[in-house]
Amino acid sequence: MPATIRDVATHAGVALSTVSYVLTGNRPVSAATRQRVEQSIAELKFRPHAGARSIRASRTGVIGLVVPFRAGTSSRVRMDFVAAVAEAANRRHLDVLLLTAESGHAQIERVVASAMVDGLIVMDVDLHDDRIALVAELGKPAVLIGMPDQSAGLPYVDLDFVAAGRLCARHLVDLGHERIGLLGCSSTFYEREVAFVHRSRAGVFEILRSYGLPELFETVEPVPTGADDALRALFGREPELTALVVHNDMAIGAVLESLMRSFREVPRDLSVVAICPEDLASQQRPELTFVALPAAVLGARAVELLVAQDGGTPVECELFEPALHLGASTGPPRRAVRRQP
Amino acid sequence: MPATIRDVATHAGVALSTVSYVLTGNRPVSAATRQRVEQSIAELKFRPHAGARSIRASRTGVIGLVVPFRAGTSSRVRMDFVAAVAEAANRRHLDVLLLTAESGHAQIERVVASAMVDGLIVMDVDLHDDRIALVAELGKPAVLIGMPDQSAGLPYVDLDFVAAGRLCARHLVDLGHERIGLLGCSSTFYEREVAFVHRSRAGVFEILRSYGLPELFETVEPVPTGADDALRALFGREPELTALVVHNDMAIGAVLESLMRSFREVPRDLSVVAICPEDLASQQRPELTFVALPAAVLGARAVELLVAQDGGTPVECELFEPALHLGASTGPPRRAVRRQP
DNA sequence: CTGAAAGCGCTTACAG
DNA sequence: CTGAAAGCGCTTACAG
Repeated sequence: MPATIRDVATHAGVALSTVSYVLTGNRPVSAATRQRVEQSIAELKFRPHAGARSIRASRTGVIGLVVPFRAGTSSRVRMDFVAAVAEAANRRHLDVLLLTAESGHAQIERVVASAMVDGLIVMDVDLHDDRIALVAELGKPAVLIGMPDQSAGLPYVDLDFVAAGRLCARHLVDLGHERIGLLGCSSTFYEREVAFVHRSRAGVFEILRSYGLPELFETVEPVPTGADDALRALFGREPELTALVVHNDMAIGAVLESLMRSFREVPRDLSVVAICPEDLASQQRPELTFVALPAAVLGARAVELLVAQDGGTPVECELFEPALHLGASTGPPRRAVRRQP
Repeated sequence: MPATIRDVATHAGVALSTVSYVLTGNRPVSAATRQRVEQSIAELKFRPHAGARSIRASRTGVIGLVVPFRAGTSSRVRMDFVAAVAEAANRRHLDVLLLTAESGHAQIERVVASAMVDGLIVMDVDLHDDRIALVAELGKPAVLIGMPDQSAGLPYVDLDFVAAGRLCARHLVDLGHERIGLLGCSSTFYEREVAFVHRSRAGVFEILRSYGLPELFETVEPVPTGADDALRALFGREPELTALVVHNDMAIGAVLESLMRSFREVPRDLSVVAICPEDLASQQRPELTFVALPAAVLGARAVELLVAQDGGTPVECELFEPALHLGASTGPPRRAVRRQP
């Protein structure tokens, strides 16, 4: 049987409440008493019972991380987010409860209603995400990772993916490209209207349209032939393709490999710019020109906003400005023609 | 304010204890009363307070998943394990608390001692893992994913990586290969003596030695040039290399790509067999001959063992027999010579 | 079959 | 500066 606060009180020869005040710091305790109590706590290896504590304190020190593990969705970026949230939470002395149920409504409701968490961080946000209304109704602090169309008053952190898409496309247009293709995530992402894939595509298309260029787009499915199929479809529609925007962290390697197999040299025959984490871009050959997806920063910010909210501070949404990093994968097309908008 | 059990009792016109018995099922309740109570629970949207419940029940319905997120360790396989554990836990109506602190002793101790979890699943087990003694001492049910040298009485589930290594090497020897290289994980894995990398290497070497073949081994570091460097080192030591065992799920793609860049055709110039998840093997070009790493099965089994242990059933360790799946990446060397052991 | 009461391990007014 | 007591939301003997 583990020691209780009563055992500590007896051992230290003080009242039970005094031990509690030493623990919580909610009342000044004389140095001498505090020392005796702390000594007893150490000797008895006492740890306050989290459940008992949570009844009175109405706090658990746990945050819920909602990240549905759908089949075929397990990406590097998602793992980076989870790691970033966990690390930031630990820094704040918070623990993380994983909510991975595929259709998570019941799990979210149960975990919040039974007071298992102090707040929620919701990943994988869709444009029209029905979890948002649910979470907003629960009345607990919550932060979205991903910008929905309607956030129902919940704060979100996200990269400005529309701006990211624009940056990629404009970079290629500025280099003189006139036939630019976009390789996105798998079709299920677009069907589910996952926020970030929609926004990056909107940004790319916006630039292409403004220059009167065709909107060439293909999804890359999570199958062995995904990259091959997507490239074949793209070149089928536009044999003169000279540049590619890739927004699919799981497929970048396969895309470059497929290009190599078809003897298209990057950037001589085809320029490639990606939206992906920095380390992924620098691991490719050639090193990619890319817009950084700062998962670690976003995840950590989400925790900060959640903590601030829990402390009663009103918080604002945060949309991070994307930045383009020049690598060795983009250059002018073979016959560069500078277009005017 | 959320409804409490007292509110439900009043609303249903029964004693507080009756509501509790309806909730727990620990005492028969007449159909009529049960129905009234359930009606009230639904109307008041009552959820039992997890903390309060955990005091008396000495159960939380939460399992701790110990998975340190060390920098540069975020692999596909690890994510598969986490997903498998989470899914199996949800099936059992358990929630998962993520313990990711890099040097996790304090976190593990705190979470168990404060009764936040009913048991632990420990991933990323090293041969000599000092977390094992700690966890064993805590006296809570626990299951290791990974076979240590000494498990201190804790049950583990794991693929038999020694046998996996043997299978890979023997397959290549049987095909007639005499110069077989092993590409492992990053050197930090071997320095930390992570169990699975050590065992697979031991299995490969065992076969090579028994045939009097040289033990050619290189780590693949998680840097852009990792695969190139490792292959260069391997061919530097043995220009006549005709086969490769790869045990590094993050580097497989890069290794194949590097071979392609150096105009070595698989399997004509070089046979490749991998230890990796099935879907990763089938995503490669050519589709790989591989020993399956069944992360989903192992993760789910770990949860089963934990639940059984919690129920008082004594549980055994489970070492899964590996199986070799033939793909298109292995074949005889150009000049096949069948060796006798 | 059900109720009234004790008690789990805490926190926090209420007293002194 | 510290103690004795009430009470948080539950579960489970103890009674009938």
